[in-house]
Amino acid sequence: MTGLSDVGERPPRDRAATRRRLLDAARRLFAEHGYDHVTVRMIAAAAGANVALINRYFGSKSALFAEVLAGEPTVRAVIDGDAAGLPRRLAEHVVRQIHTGAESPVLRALDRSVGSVELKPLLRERMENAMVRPLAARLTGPDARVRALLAASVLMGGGTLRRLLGLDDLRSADRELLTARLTAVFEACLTEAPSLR
Amino acid sequence: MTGLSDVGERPPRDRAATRRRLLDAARRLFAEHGYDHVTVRMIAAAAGANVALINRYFGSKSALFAEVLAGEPTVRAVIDGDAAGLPRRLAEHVVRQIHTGAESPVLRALDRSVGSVELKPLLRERMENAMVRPLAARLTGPDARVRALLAASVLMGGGTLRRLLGLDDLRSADRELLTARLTAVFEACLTEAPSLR
DNA sequence: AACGCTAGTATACGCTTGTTTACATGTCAA
DNA sequence: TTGACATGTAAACAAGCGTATACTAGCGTT
Repeated sequence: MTGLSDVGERPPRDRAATRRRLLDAARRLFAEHGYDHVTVRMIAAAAGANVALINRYFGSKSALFAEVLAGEPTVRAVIDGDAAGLPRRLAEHVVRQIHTGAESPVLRALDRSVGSVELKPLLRERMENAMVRPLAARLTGPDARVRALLAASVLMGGGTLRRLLGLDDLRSADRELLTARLTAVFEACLTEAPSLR
Repeated sequence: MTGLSDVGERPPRDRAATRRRLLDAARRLFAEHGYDHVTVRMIAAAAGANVALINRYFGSKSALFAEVLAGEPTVRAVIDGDAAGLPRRLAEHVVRQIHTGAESPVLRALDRSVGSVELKPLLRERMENAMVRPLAARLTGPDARVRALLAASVLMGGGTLRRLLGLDDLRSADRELLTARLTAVFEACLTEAPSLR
C-alpha cells in the first residue's frame, strides 16, 4: 500500500502538484460529506499523499477547509445582472443544479458543516458576503435585507432536503414548469410589496 | 464534583426520572449543536447523571437520538386543516418560530445531522413521513409531491440560514408583512398551476 | 438483620481524531 | 561525488469518542 489510490502516473516530488491534489480531494470530499465527516486521512488517501502533508502545506484541517471555501465560485454571477430578471435567474440556477447534479460544493459543504463551532464564523462571513449582501444590494425598497435572507433560505434549503430525500423526484419533474414555479417562489421572496391578505 | 450541574433537588434512585432527565438533556443539546457535536458525556453532565446510564437506558447514542426524534411534535398540526389556508398556516408557523425562538428541536437537529451516515435513513424517513407525504396528500392536481418538496425545502432552509446568520434581522422585520410574504412564497410552492413565463 | 435486586458510579477499553516528530529519499548545486 | 535542502514517509502523540465492565450504595422483602 503506497498511498496511491485515485491517482495514476504522477511526477514524484512535486510540491505544487501535491498541494493541488490535496486541495482537489478536500473540495470533493467536503462537498460530499461535510466538514465533520471527512478525516484528514481520507483526504490524504484520495489525493495519494501522506497525511502529514496536509498540515505541512495548509497548517490545519480547518485552514484547508478555509482555502477550499475561498476557491469556490459564488452565486455572484447569477445575482449580478438586471434586477428584473433576478427571480428567473435564481430559479434557473437551482433547476440547473438539480439536473446537472453540479451543485456548488461550497453550498453542499455549508449546510453539512453548520454544527462545527470553529467553522461558524467562516461560514457566516461567506454567506453574508457572497449571498445575502450582494442580493440585498440589488433590491430596492424597504426590507431589502429581509427579502434577501428569504431568497437565500430557499437556496440553502433545497440542498439539505434534496440530499436527504434524493433528487429523483425533482429531476423527473417537468423542467420548465419547475423553473416557473421557482421563479414565482423567488418573486414572492424578493418582491417589494407583497399583497397583504 | 457529584455530577450534578443543571439539576437541583432530585429524588435519588429514580429510574424513570433519570431516564427522563437524560432524554430532556439530549433533546436540548441535539437541537442546539446537532448530533455529531454532542457527546454522551455532555448529555450525562447536563442531566446530572452518569455516562453509563445512557447506554443502559437507551442502548446507544444513536438509539437515544432516535427516541428524541420520535418524541418530537411534527408539523402535522399545521399541515392538517383546510387546504386553502395551508400556505398561510405554514407562513404563520415559520414566523412564530422566528419570534418565539421555539423552533422545533427536531428541525434544528435535522439539518445539523445530515452528514451522519448512520442517521441518514432515520432522518430521511422522518422527513418523508412527517412532512413531505402528509403535505403532498393535501394537494390536488399533478406534481403534488414536487410541490410538497418545494415547501419542505423552504421550511428546512430557513433554519439553516437563520442559525448561521442570526435571526435578529428577521425578528425586527414587520411581522404581518413577513407573514404575507411567506404566504406568497408557500403559495408559489404549492399552487397547482403556476403561470408560465 | 441479612439478603437480593436495582440505580448509580468509577474507570478502563478499543478506536479514531488532528497533529507532530523523527526519519528516509529524491534532486540539484558545488 | 558529495553535501544541503526540499519532499515525502511512518510512526507516535495526546485527546476525545462511544461503549463495556466491575463495582458501590440504597431500598424492599423476608
